[in-house]
Amino acid sequence: MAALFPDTPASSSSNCSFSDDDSDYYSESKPDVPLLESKYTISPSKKCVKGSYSKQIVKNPRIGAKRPQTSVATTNEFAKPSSKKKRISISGKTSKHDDSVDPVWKWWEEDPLPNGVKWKTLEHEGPLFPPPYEPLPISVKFYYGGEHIILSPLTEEIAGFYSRMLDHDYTKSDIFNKNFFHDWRKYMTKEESSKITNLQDCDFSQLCQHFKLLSEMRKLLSKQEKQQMKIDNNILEEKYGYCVIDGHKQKVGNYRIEPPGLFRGRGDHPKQGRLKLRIQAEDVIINIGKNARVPSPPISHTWKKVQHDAKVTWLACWIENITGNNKYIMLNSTSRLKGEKDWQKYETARKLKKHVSHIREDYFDGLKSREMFIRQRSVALYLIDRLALRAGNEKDSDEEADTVGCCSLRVEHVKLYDEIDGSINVVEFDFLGKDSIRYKNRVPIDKQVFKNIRLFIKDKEPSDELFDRLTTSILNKYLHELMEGLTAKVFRTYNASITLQMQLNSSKLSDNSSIPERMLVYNRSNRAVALLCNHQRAIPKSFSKQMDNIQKKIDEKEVEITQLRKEYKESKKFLKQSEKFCKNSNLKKINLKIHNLDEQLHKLKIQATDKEENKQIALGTSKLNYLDPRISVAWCKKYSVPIEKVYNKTLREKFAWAMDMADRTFEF
DNA sequence: AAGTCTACTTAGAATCGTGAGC
DNA sequence: GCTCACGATTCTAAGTAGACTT
Repeated sequence: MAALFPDTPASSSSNCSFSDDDSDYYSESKPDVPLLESKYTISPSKKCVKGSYSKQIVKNPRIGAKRPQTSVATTNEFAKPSSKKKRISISGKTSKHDDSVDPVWKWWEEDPLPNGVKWKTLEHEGPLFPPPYEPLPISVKFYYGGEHIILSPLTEEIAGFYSRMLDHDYTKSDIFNKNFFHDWRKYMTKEESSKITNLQDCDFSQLCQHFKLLSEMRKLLSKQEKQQMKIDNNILEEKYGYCVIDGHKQKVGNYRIEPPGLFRGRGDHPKQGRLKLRIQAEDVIINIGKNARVPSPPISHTWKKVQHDAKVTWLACWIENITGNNKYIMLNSTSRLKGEKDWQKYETARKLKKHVSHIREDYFDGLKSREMFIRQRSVALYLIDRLALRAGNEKDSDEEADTVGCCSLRVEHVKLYDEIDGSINVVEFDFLGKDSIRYKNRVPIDKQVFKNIRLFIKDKEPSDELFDRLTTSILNKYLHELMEGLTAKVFRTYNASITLQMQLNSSKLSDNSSIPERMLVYNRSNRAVALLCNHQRAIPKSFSKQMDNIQKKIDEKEVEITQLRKEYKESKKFLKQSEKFCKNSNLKKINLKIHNLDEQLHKLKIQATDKEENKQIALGTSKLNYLDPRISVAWCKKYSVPIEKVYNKTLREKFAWAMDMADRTFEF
């Protein structure tokens, strides 16, 4: 794991849970409409209480960055409606194949949005609901204890969710199976539930086979049929995939309501396998402009509510029954609303660059404070700054997977070594972070930080909190005092971007270096950031097979080369005797062949190394969320690398603002 | 000050589409 | 033409952060 600078402290908050008893959701009435209707009740959740904190409120000198200080700005007028564009109605005009919606609108040249208000006018078509359940053909049979049972539509639908996952590791998990079976039984008819009492005795194999067949058949559709599907899909996208916001037609992100299914929590999630209910219009709140036409809900349904709140960016929202979280339909990242926020995020991170040295001084001072909570705050901030740890809000241990961030670290997650591997004051972290991704890192730290951690650990149980006086909220309040707009997560953005910038700056590229060589430099820099942020992925399923394939190719080439060398030697020997030293085209040919093969071999070896190094690292996340795109754009311009090499179409659209405004001299 | 709720960003996995290599 | 690996895209879970409520 990479490390940056030395220094930091923090802690947590969060929760929200659901009552277990949601058994009466489904109205038995309509067997032909097997919809899973959602209702929910929220039960009080448990939170732990942390140490208090003293000072409040922060005055901060504003640093005037160029434009995107929107959230802090207090004086902005509302953006003028773009004069260049006439208003577009949602129903039409820009064809979807247009590629770019509203292609000429450079929103970044307009005045920023005023504080708090997100739009003036908003028109949209609401969300797209998943299609209703289609019962299985009668030939597809479910067996219980060897006996064929005809399931009611709802029971069958839920059985289908499970059947589809039969090949997945989830169905090997006891918790998953227990949750699934419990929820499934709740929706069975009385008859069914009295019969089906044991998951082990259920035979879903025909259902599983059926779904596999369906997906095979989908692949085998004729070109024409596929074309037709595409057209149908485009029609839906044209209708639901766009909205008109302040007179500009913009893409909606996720315009589909999430279909029902089994909850796939990550890691050891206590709710994995539970049934995520079908969402109806009655569950959905529509947020839309006052004067806009309200989209009609599906026939014989009504919206839960229609509101006109211009202080939020979402178009529709509903509550998901498993976690109780709100789910939102929002704009695509190409939109002004998202883009401006993103730009602002990077500006805040750049501002931190200017403040970071005095912030570091401040928390270094705090390491020796007489107040324990200040020491904890300082150590936590040191870790956040140096190791790019996440803030670590509190979580509800009964309702969520047990993962931690900085402020929620427990004693059991750290190990101290006075000396190890030739380094002193080493701390070893081993914990599950966001998405239950393991963070394992052994790193030498500042002596005073080391001493403090030892102090925090003293007389505590492994399951006790390392920073018992600290929460993320306390930490962020402190950070606000140091710099306006500063929160714990800004450090991750800042450190990721500055790492990329420094890596790129320090890699010398000669004028005659090739594009692949330049890209290697870029990708390596990207990898350094991914490593810093611990962005991991599961090793691809066919990884070892693919590696074997490459190795096989390498072996083959090597054999071939050896043979050719031999051949060359022999030919040469022979020629020496017979024709003296005269040139021979055959020799030349062999030589050339060897040379080519050598090159191919070299390429293959690089490919193998690259693949190996990348097998567990996800590069995309940092590119998408942490690296100021202007760094990459400037680098591409400076080294004449086509931007397409660095950003795919989606990224180019998302970062249009950066591509437009950054020249080759841009520095983060 | 704790607890709750809301809104939004960040994240890896799953799925889709395509083009290189046979 | 066919396969399969890979990148792109979609999906939705899991974070952060701050406002609101008690």
